[in-house]
Amino acid sequence: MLEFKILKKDSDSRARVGVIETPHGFVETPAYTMVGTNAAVRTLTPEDLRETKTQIVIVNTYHLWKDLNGTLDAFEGLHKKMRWEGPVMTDSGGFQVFSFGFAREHGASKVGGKRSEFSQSFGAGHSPSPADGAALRSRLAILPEAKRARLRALLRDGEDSSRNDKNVVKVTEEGVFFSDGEERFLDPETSIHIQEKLGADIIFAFDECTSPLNDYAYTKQSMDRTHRWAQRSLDARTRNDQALYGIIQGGRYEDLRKESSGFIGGLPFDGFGIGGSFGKNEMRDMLRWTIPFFPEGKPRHLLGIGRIEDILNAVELGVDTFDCVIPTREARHGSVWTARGRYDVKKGISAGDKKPLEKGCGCPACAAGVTRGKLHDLFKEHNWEAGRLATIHNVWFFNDFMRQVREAIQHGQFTKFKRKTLAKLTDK
RNA sequence: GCGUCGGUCGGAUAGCGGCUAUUCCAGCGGACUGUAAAUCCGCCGCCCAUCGGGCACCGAAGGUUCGAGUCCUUCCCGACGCA
Repeated sequence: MLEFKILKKDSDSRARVGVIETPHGFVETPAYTMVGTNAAVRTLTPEDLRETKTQIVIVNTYHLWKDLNGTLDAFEGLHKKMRWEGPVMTDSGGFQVFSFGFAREHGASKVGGKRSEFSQSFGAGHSPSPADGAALRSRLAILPEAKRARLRALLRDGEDSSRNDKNVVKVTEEGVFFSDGEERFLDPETSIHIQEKLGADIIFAFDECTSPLNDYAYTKQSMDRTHRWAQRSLDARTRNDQALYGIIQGGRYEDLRKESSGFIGGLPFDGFGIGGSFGKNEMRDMLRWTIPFFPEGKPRHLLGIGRIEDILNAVELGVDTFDCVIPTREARHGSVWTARGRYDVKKGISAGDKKPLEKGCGCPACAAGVTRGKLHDLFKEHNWEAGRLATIHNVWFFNDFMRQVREAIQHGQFTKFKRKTLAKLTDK
């Protein structure tokens, strides 16, 4: 089970410092969860994770389920698999409903742009063409008979989205069909079952992450379904040593967000995930609408958010934990984070530069004397070590940033800390 | 001196008579938010520009042709071979 203690509340905001106790150790909050989709943070060893002050890692249920390919029952457990004794959470697969579906079809990302970019909005997707149905049915033909019968039945009432070359997802009341190479069906019961087998300390209810491009009607329909899935996730749970978080949706719509946090916040979850998507400047409003509905004493996790400015805003509004791909993905892409923002070390200007990645940085890479020029060369050689060193630096940077956030709240200096941090940052 | 093969945007390349000259690297700029991502998207001869437009261009000069980077001639340069 999970214990959450709030150690200090900020007097000027909803920010708070706390500690989450899991069977595998403590997480001091506010905390950043590093993303290790396939049971490993890309390029990092377990030792690297510890040395970069990583407290907790999030692993993806869908991808792992796919990798295990039927060998789930024999799975040794995430901690053993990862050679990581610290806290772990697993996402439910709900994000893949979005990333393999709508996002893939429309090139949408979780955080949208300005309002003008939302001029186009989408309902349930275009009508299924006969070809779509035929392709889906032919895929079903290769499955075992019992499963096929079930899927066929489900197929009849699945009208929520239709698949095409890009969109490989079909959402139904029962659950979600993925045709990512082969036919898969994920529903709340299956997701919870997999997550219990994987054995993370914190697991999530199965949801559908909607797109900022979805219209009101679809967002509401999807949210209501996610609420039903939340209850089904709770009902499916059999282990009591894992914390189960519910996830709210509601997209960009105030009434839906309030309804969702009110509904999910009223269920007996151990913590709450704030999911879905919104426009770039809409996150603060969304958090203001939703957080008051959550029980004070339970942790709140903002799913998939992780830029410095967003973290400061979210902490201020009462968020305890985050997870985001930014430190790790951007590192592999050559972006090095500093207190002043990030820079692309692959660019020619870093060639031959003898300066450290960031002045005064205490990360293992900087401590070992890695210079911008050295990292530049490694990237140019396509050396794996480049991604690793950059990841070490960025992960340490974000973890250390969270440490500073905690410290600022402890000292009653959060508002000042936020202002000063943003003033330094050219790249928010 | 003779012969052979070559000279294409910073480098390397494709192109073998027919519309906007290819691709890779480097360079410049942008993106990345519960990871289909060590990735992706622009630009990369010159000039003006908001969309866009104007002018060049395949070592040089001639020629053949409706049309030439591509064929022919001469010259220049480079590699190799023979003297």
